[in-house]
Amino acid sequence: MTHRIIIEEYHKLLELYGPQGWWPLGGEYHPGRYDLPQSANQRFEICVGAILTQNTAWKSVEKALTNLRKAELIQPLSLQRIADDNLKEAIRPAGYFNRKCVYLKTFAEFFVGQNDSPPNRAELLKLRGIGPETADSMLLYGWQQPWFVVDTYTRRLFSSAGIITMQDSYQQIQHRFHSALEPLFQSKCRIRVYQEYHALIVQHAKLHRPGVAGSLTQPH
DNA sequence: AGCCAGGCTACCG
DNA sequence: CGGTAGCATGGC
Repeated sequence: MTHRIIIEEYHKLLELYGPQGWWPLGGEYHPGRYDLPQSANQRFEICVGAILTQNTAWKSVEKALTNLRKAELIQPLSLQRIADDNLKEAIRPAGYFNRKCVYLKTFAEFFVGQNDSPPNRAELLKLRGIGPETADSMLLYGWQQPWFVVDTYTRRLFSSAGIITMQDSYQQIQHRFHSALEPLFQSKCRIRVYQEYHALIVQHAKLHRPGVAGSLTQPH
């Protein structure tokens, strides 16, 4: 049963690495805290990071975030009105700066038109530059909504564990995780588990570069 | 010197 | 619908 493997691997990874403290804010992780974000700007920072990290190492994203922070651009209103060239210069270290400039401005405009309540997932997906993983990262870490984040690491690790294949759709894989974990936890706990699980998968993947067999079912 | 990074869009058959 | 080139920079 694939549910059993999903549940077991969560506990193995948690035992291996401990709580990860995602999503990082202000350049730091915060293991054990689940009361973040505490402001609209912190929520916005999570969303900006989610866009910048698309196919990009977090180390590079941190440089871009540092530049944005210095320029006081991690606020929707100021990011919205900064000149494109200045924004591109700030986010240059994170790559794809022409695209990400558009993505960030589009999202900033959306964000200022919102109140604090969580946006609809379908609404996020309509925005240019926001696909399923980015939307779910925003919803899970920014708005505490129960959407499991599926990234390439998740695909890699769990296809090597034999419970999915690389070409399964995002929705398909996400549904596996939802149906495995949903019955076990009440809503508040479920959010934390989704948050920790994805963070643990990324942490594990960082320590086992591609090419290195990283089968979760094998003892190390 | 390459390959890869916490994806997505646009366009192809 | 599934498959893929292009996007850009920096780290290892």
